[in-house]
Amino acid sequence: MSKTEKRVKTLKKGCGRLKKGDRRRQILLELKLRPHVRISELAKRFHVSNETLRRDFDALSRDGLISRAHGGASAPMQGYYPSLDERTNARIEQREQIGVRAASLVQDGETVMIDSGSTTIEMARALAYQGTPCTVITNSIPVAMTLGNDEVQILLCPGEYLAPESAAIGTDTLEFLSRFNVDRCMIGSSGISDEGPSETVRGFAAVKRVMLRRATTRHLLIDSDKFGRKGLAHVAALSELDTIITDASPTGDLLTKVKTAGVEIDVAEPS
Amino acid sequence: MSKTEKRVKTLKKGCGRLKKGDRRRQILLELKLRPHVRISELAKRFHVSNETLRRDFDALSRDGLISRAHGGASAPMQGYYPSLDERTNARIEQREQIGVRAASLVQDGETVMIDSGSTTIEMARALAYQGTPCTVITNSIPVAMTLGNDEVQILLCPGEYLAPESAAIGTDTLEFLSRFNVDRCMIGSSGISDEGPSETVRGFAAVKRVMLRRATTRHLLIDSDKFGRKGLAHVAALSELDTIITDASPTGDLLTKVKTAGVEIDVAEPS
DNA sequence: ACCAAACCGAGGTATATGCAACAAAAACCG
DNA sequence: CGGTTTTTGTTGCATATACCTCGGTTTGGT
Repeated sequence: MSKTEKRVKTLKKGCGRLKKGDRRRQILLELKLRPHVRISELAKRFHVSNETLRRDFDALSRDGLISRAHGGASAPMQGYYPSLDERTNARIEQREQIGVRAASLVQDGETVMIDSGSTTIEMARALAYQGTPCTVITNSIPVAMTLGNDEVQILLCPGEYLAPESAAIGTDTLEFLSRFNVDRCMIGSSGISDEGPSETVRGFAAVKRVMLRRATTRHLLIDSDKFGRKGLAHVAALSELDTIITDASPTGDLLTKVKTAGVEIDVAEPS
Repeated sequence: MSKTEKRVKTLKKGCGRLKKGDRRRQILLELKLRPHVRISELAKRFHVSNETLRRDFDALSRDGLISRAHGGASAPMQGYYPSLDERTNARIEQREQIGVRAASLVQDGETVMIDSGSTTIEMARALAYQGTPCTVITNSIPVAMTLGNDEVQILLCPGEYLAPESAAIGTDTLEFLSRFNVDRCMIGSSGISDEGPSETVRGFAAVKRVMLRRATTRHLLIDSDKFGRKGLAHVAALSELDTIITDASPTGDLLTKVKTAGVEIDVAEPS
């Protein structure tokens, strides 16, 4: 009888029955109101079985329109790096240590440039947790969002928005950064060799270079996995760095080259 | 024995373990980046048991700082939401209609400035769904993230990052916008009266003004609830608009003033 | 009227989560 | 130093959800 009821209702409502696409639209609508909806809740509301809702959630999840969770779904984490997620899972602890160590270097009232990247996001998180009042200039959206609403004033860089990395790059970014002089800069890179840090994306290398040029003290945040790796684009020479903040000291040739260049190695302890 | 094992393990890496208050802050920070976090996920990350995380979630939930869900928690929802409230649903639908209508005006290859605000975010969603190849200049982070990853090239404005609105404002923003000439601009506002649109935040009014100045065709996206309202800061005169995209035509004095100013009224119909 | 495809619902089983009580460790304090 | 409080980990059980398969129903086309 509930079937007949439903049928009558949907017929009354208009163009045909309550189809999959119709429910899907309702689900998305609901997610705009609330960050999270539960399967059983919507099932009761639409008068369909939980299984049906589950299928809808799966379909929407495949299309990337929602983000599934146990018991329901939430709005897609907007702009959150899909490629970056895998990397994030790998070396969380090292990154966190590096981030905490780097954030502890920032003094009250300083101005800091922060690069984009997963390690610098960790650093931003640690800085927000510290609550150090300071000014941050960044081209990374996640960094800005993490530090926002706190005692930190944030200057966002202009530029062409690169969705996979959630950051702005391009000549506008470079020109904007060039207008400032800051106390510190915190950059990451996808590799470091005896020639210095390097990046896989050319646009990012230019941003990092400008940040290094405008900062009094220059820190490189990099985990020990990346020692010896060479990316496509050269960022800077070792001598253009002041400190390398990492989770384990390099060895062999890289170590001697770093020392020769007069770069301090700051090993973040699990403390 | 598993106890002893675990104890040894946590002691070993152990001094880095977070205390209750620290974990809570980390949870809130994480929720700034993602709309939903899972208990098991954070438990692994913090190296604590699921029960501990559950207690933290309960505590934060009691304080109203987060919203609990089965298996996790999400950011606190703004205002309470009777899920079956038809008025709320209707308003959301109106916004979506306005967004779809506005997005349909964008032609292939055009350059568009998009303001910050909930209605313009809806418009960005519709534009992303359409897949119209174009260039977008915006100071709104959600707009940039929504349109990213598609055929749309996005230029992000610089400026001081305003966390509550997730947008950039300030003189840097204005100066950047002034350097461009675009085909269209899409702005929202918190009210419109016979004197024109107005905003509650002064910084935003300036941004909207510059966008209007740099665009050939100027659209105002506003839902009919806001007719007659006056915000703190005046944005522009009615005559500086070309089209008002809304869900219902204004009436009475406002209607005559709008018509006198030569502004077209575009009523978005429910598709 | 028939068939094919898609959609939906029901059942069973495995897994994940929630909850409450207890035990252990750590922190706190005099 | 010892006792007390707080925090955390573990256990067992109830519940909720996920996943799979099957069969029925509707839809759409010929």
